[in-house]
Order: sequence, then C-alpha cells, then structure tokens
Amino acid sequence: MKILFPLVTADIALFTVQDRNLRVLMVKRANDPELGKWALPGGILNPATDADLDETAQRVLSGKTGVDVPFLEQVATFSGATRDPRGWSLSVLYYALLPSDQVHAVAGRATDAIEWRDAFAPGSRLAFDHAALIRAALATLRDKVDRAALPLHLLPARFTLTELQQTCESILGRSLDKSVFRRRLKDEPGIEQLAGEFLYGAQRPAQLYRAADGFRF
Amino acid sequence: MKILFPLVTADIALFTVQDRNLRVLMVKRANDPELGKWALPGGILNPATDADLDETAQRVLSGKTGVDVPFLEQVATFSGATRDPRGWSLSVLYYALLPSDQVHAVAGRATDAIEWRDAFAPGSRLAFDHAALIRAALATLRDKVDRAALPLHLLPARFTLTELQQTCESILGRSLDKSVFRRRLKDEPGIEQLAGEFLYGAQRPAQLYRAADGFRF
DNA sequence: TCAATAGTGTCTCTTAGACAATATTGA
DNA sequence: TCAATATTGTCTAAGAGACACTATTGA
Repeated sequence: MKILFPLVTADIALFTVQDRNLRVLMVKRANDPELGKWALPGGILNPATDADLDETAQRVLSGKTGVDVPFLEQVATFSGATRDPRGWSLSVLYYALLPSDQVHAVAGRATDAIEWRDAFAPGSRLAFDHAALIRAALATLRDKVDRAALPLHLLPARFTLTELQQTCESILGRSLDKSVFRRRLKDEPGIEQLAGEFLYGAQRPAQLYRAADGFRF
Repeated sequence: MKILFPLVTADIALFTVQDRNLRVLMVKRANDPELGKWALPGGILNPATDADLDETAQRVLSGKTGVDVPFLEQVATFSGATRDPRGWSLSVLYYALLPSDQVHAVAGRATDAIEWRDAFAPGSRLAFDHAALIRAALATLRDKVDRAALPLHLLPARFTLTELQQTCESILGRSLDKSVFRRRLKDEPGIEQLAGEFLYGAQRPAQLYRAADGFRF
C-alpha cells in the first residue's frame, strides 16, 4: 500500500566556487532508497520542530554539512507519485551560496560521504530526479546573476573586482568584458570600496571591496 | 493534538483582464476554517488521483470554476506551522491566465460564491495568508511581462496590438509608449499577423494578430 | 470635414560591447 | 627595464524613450 500522505522534504543545492569553477555539494546516500547514489543534501520536514520549510532547509543543511549559510532561497517545488519509490513525494528545492574561503568548514557526518561536483556536470546516475533539480537551481542562479545581481555570498568578506568578475563568469559560463563589468558596478550600492586596502600579489595590487551593510542578493 | 503530517494544498491565482484592469478570482470559503472569508481557489492534494501537484492545481481550478486553462505556472511555496489553524500546512501557489472573452465561462459551484477582484486591491481580511500569495503571484506575472514576455493567454484568440498593449499596461501598472511597444514586437516570433483580417470599430480598423503556433508564455 | 484611433518616423540619450591605453607593482 | 595584472578611456552601434507625424475609418 502506498502512503496516504506525501513525503515532504527540503533539498538544497549548495554552491561554491573553486578554481574559477562553480561547484555543487553532493551527498552519498547512506540509506534506502537509492542507497549509494549521489544526491543533493536534503531531509524530511519535521512539523514538530520546523516553523516553516526554510527552517527545515537550514536544519538539514546544517546537519549534513556543519555550516550555516546566510543565504537560502527557494527555487521551485518538485512533486509527484513516481519520483520517489517510497510513494507520493514533494520536495521544495532551495539554493545556497558558500564563500569560497569557507569550503574547508564543510564536513560531512561520519555516516555521509560528501563531494563537491562541477555544477554543470554533476555526474550521471544521481539519486531521484536530482539531476533536474540541479539544472533548475543553476538556471535560477544564472538568471539572477544575468540580471545584474552580484553573488557576493560566494566570495570572502573582502574581495577584488577581478575575483567578483571571475565568479560571475563561472556562473554564467561565458567571459565578461572587464570594462563593461566595472562600469556597471559604478552605481551599484551593494558593494563598498575598502579605502586604502589592497590585495598584494605578484603584480599591481588590487583594490579590495566588501558587501555593503544591508546587502541582499 | 496537532496533525503529524503537513496539509498539502495547491492554490491558484487566476488572472484575467476586464475593462483594462487586471482581476483575480476569489472564492468565498464555504467551510471552516476561515468560513465566509475570501480566498484564492485552492484544494488539498489527493495522492491517489493526482500524478503531481500541477494536476492538483488543474483539478482544483477546474472543479471550482469549470474552466480548464492552457497555462498554469508555479510561483512559490508557502509553508509553516501557523498559517492555517488546522496545523502545519504547505501551499504551492500557481498562477493562471484566463482570456478576457472566457470570463463568462467561469461559474462557481452552487456552494461557492466567486468574485473577480482588482488584482492590486483584492480586499482586506482575506483568508489565511492569501493577501501575500496574491502579491507574490502578481510580482511574478509583472516580472515576466517586464522581461518582454507577452501575456497572450489573457487575450482572445484574435487580438489587436492596442489590446495587447493595454493588457501589458494593466499588469505593469504604467503606460507604455506605443511606438516603443510596437518596435519590440517587430522581431517577436510569438505573434503572427492575420493578413487581411481587421477589427472594425468606430474609427480606423486595426490589424488582427494571433499567438504563433508553438507559443509559450 | 472632423474626431478618434491605428500605425510610422525621427530625434536624442543611454548603455552595451569591443578594444585600446594607461597605471602600478614585483622580479 | 619587463611581464603581468589592475584600472580607465574611447569609439561605435543598438536600443529605449519621447514625441511628432501620417493613415484610415465612421459620423
């Protein structure tokens, strides 16, 4: 007999950038169904403790990775009788961004193997319909960046404009013109120049910036 | 005792245009909770018959209004322990568009009073959090139209460019420049001119158009 | 003819895109 | 000095916005 109530879960596509490549966090399933397959981190709603599904997502992500993200946004809801062998299921998909300098803070629980995968090629044979979920999350993220939203949550607290541009390029999958990119930032209230602070490398130092106070992606 | 499983519903914001005003369909609740208050048409998921939530939405809308719409799109999912007095609930919100010449086909069931409300002022004291749901659906719709998507599903099968422009204006809440509007349509594959067909009125007849074959909003 | 609406043309200003030029550092 | 990267400037073309103009009908 099939269950009478749908299984309600929150799944999270947690993105970060490594070596100029957009990555997504996958977890190897330690339980049936789909045992051993790779899936997005996700978990079942607990009505007793979760005030809403956003809290479910935060709780699940925190439990599976040990990190709390400042940014968690709904992508879409996937539902149906056949997407999970346990029966009628409904997943609300979220995406979140992890600053590249905090990747080390992500640690799977002893029981869970985790892996950062190329967001554009997360592998075949993923669990459930999670390949489609990743595509949807990616499309939402790319759409936002295309619309001039800046993915500052992927960067460290202090960053250079070149780093920001490369991050955008990683998401959009195409190169941007340096001049055009910077011109658009001129009247962008979301980022603030850190006067007098520079990143020193092998060549000309680069001006450092940070996200403005009330910044919302 | 609170229920252990969340109540899963699909709610639909069905829009149409009357007298150049964007309207949304409301239903007077015939049952507890919120009996007598106005709400968006919505209904509970039936896992036994609904293959997915899109089908729930279609079924519910069809049952409450008697119309099948060609266009039904997810807006967002609202959830939480407190939004419905019956307990933890989750609503997936959809929006749909009804051609203005099919408004007469909408008929509430004997038990349900229905009403078309101004989409921007649907009234106070709505049931549950449906005021917020309407705002969200409106924002999504406006956003799409702003991005050059044409709400052809709100128009009759044959329409003039002036009608199309007025429809867009109803949604955007601002007037558009005729010349700019038409210039953009020049290379829009979504609409086709009906050669030789005109709408005759009291003044100069207007060229008729229709949505192109594979048109998707 | 006029009023009313349909449809087009034109000018300006803004902005995106391409690409060149300049600036500043360590080696 | 040179190589490498940061940062700015300039030219052009496309598009948006404002607004005027022409076209076609019924009354």
